[in-house]
Amino acid sequence: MENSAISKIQDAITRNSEIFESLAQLYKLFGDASRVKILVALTQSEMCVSEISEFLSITQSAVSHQLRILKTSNLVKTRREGKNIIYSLTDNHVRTIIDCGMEHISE
Amino acid sequence: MENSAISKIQDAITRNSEIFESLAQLYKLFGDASRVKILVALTQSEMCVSEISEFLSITQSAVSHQLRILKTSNLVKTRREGKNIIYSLTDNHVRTIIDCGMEHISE
DNA sequence: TGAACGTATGAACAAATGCTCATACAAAAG
DNA sequence: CTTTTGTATGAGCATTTGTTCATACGTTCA
Repeated sequence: MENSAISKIQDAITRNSEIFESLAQLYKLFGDASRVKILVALTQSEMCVSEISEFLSITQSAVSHQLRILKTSNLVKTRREGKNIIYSLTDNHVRTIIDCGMEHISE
Repeated sequence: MENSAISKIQDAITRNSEIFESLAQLYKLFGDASRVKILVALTQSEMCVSEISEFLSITQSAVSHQLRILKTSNLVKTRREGKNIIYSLTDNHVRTIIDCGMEHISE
């Protein structure tokens, strides 16, 4: 058997299984058009919910649901400003990840 | 109204809607633990189907189904070698994207 | 205090997803 | 040829996902 190289890879993946589950979980957040658009928008400027639902063709409710997912996953954070809740990115990772994907898209 | 900056962002996102749909579609591929593990494995070495199903705790059939998705999306390519079909990454983008996500995971 | 506005939340539902099972296909070995 | 081995494929199913609708919550303004 000369497949020892492969079985080492298999072992490494099995051992670090949880890491890859997290990785998949992270990418799943970027795996929806609405959420990607929200995140891209937030790379340009912080925004409140109603501003976001203006350019997505979904209801304010749907936007709120998505924002909650993004907030739970710590990709965005909020602050209140009067009646509005302002959403913004928690850090620059989002920007980096999006750029990374964009490079693949543009062949 | 001083929201002209925001409405420019909104416009840009609406105009490039299809791009972000593609982007989401790409990330969706990384949004499943089985597929991520497959892709990570393939960053280390090309492999045949049975080798992959060894370390994933899913059936050979499930692996084949996932590989077909990855192949249709041009993330992996195949070649035949006797009875085996050898899968490998089509290019280095996969590696880059995974690395990018890993950086986020490790805070 | 009460009405209005912006946002959040739960229920319900349709669509998408990932798996298994059974089976078909293709190359190799006998 | 027949059998075996490795892989692909379609059907069926349970789970997850993203949305809408109805409604509740919290802040502001009259």
